[in-house]
Amino acid sequence: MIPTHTSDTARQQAHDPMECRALSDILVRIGDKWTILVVGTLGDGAMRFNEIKRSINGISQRMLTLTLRGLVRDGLATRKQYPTIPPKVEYTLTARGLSLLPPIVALTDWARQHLLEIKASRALFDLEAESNPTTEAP
Amino acid sequence: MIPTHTSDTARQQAHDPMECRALSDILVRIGDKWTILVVGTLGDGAMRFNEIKRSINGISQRMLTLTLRGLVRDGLATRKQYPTIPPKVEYTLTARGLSLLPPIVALTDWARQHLLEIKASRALFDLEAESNPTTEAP
DNA sequence: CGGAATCCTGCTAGATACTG
DNA sequence: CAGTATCTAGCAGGATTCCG
Repeated sequence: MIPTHTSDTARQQAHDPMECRALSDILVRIGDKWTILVVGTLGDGAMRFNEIKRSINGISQRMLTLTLRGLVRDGLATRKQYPTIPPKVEYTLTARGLSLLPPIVALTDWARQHLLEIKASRALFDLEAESNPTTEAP
Repeated sequence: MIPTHTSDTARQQAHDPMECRALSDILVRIGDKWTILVVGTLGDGAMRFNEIKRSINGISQRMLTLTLRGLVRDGLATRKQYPTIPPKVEYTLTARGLSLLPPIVALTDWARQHLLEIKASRALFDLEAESNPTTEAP
């Protein structure tokens, strides 16, 4: 419906209100704090629950459970359960999950490259804001 | 410190605990629901506050204010205020902000390409989960 | 017009404890 | 080991109001 501009250059493509909804829905999940780290970790190959947990450092077991379930739900990872004692569960990225790695790497590379600049900008901004609390000082 | 592995392939690069902190700090901001949309919108050129607000549809004035301030703070956008009546404020992406567009486009392209598959996966997952509420039904 | 300030809410995510 | 369940604090974010 309303096929105004279907695809122009990179600049014009992400503005259709309906599509934006769905897209940001996905992007929110991906951009979430833990998802990126988990996907990056699973990029190394199949891993067990506590293995992932240990290598991420700071993630709670709850958040890891939810993050992994989200990945499985989106078809980005698979969960393989071995009915042994003690139980053993392995998570692996699917092909779709693997296809997500390059964009993620591009983004993290960008972040890495601009890390220092951004830190500096923030420090400067905060400094200036401190001197100007709406033009006044008690 | 601890320069264990500085950079190997794409697979091995995002795991240093210290760096991860800083990186995910940035990624969280970028991955935030509105930031991507605002950056994408500003990619078209300088825009006024309400202009952005109107073109994003669903964003509250508060969230737009905060998002824009975040972008300015990170040096990704500039705020230019014209002391006219009524006031006029224009936001523009900086060079650094522009450099963020390609990775973002890569990610949104990925999201767009896998939108339907993911929706299907979710539907299937939710359906199966509904039939198995911890192996029981009243 | 472009915000800032205030209030109020609901989800998020951490900590803890229990199960198969 | 790999979860689930429960409780709770905190803050994200919407609605509203006022100011320059």
